Amino acid sequence: MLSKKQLRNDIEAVAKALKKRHFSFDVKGLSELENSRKKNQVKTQALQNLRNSQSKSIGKAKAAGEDIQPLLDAVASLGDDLDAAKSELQEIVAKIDEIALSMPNIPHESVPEGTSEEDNIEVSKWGKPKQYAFEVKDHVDLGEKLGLDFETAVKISGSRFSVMTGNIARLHRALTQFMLDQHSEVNGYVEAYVPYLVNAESLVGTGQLPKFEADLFKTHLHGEVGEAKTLYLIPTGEVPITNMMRDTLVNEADLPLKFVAHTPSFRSEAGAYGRDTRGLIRQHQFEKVELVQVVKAQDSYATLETLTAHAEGILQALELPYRKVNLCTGDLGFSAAKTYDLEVWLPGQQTYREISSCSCFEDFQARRLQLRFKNKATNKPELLHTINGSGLAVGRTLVAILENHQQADGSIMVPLALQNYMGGLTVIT
RNA sequence: GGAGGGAUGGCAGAGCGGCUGAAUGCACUGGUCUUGAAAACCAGCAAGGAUUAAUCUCCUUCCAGGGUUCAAAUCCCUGUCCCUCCA
Repeated sequence: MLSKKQLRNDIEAVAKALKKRHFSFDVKGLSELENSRKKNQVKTQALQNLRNSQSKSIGKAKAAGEDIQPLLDAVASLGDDLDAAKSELQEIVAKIDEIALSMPNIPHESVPEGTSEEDNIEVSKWGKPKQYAFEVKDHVDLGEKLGLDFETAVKISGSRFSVMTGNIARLHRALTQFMLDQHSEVNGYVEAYVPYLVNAESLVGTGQLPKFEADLFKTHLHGEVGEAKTLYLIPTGEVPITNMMRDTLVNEADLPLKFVAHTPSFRSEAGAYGRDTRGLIRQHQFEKVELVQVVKAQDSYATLETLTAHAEGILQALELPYRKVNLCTGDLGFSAAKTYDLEVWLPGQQTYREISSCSCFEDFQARRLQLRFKNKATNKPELLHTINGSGLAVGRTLVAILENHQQADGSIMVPLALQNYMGGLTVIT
């Protein structure tokens, strides 16, 4: 959420900045709402002030043993006026909140303008796609003989699910373990285990709600429908990890906070009909190792670079060619101010595909989360900045391993970094 | 399954209709003392919002949502979460 102050004082600038990401809103309507909010708030507060002072004098008169009946008569109608003013104000504020909550973050100045992923800018490239002396297969064909099974998953659940058995399942687990170890032991993140079902407040905190409910799987307990009982499957580990810190005043000495967790992610993929229907690329359920950092405002963009580098480190260790792109304004996620996507080379598709998304949210999430620290210099609480990224999406990493490290006979070379996690196995057949 | 107790500032913990935005302790900040530090002592210290050039002032907030009252941290109802005891 953008700051209300900014919306009040600088609405034209906000409109202009959001136009870059092709988001427009009713500037005039919001200004008018804001004006009536101001008017009503002043009026309501004046009435409250009157009530408070009247009540106090009644208290005093009573204590002094005077007759309070005339005073009571004087305030008789005050209650109704106050209630009316209050409810009118509430209505206006609710409207403003609704608009504010549905406004995306303002893109950072270093974000290129554009309309689609076509306009993303390649920042760097690592590794060279291998030349193969044989016809390469994609991961679905390769996986078929190795234990990657989509048909059984359809029987159990439906499309966009997968079953893995044997060494593929083990490879999948090995990847997760390797990533967790790397980030916790080498990169200094604190490992966390978190819930996979979360309440609506948490999703509002990170920005998935109220706008993107259609992308989520929603559950309710014991057939009871109601706000309190509704839980959502997490669409990314970012949600529970970041919300660990919701409503807290972090000790300045504890900053930066760095967490890594392995979680599944559940996405409805509403609106993705027909896209990536083949294979593991787009699933309703997939595993991810997620990195989250909470830092002071002045550190956030440097942190975005290092966090992205941590994700890149995994790709490099796994010997997977990739490129890093700076997402353009049209491709930027709702809450993000700036995002680097890491795209891994997939020989089966002869293209780079997203495998990690690393974003700086500035104070956009922190404001919704009330995530702050007390600045010793000013002795005032200040919003923190959040940065997160996948390090990496495990299913897609598995795809990349299969396709990049395939051999003529359909077997898969196990990268050195993973061999210990595979019980010394060097080739998967 | 039954019976109770609780949720208050960064933390711990009083308060149980009006003078309480809230005692006290810890933490934190500044100062005195000291070569320096510690200790001791003194002072300051909740958040959000409206208004203002700023100060002042005002409003809201004691788990959440309703209610009673001129007035609610305090009384009543509902919900959530925690704890203790009994089965």
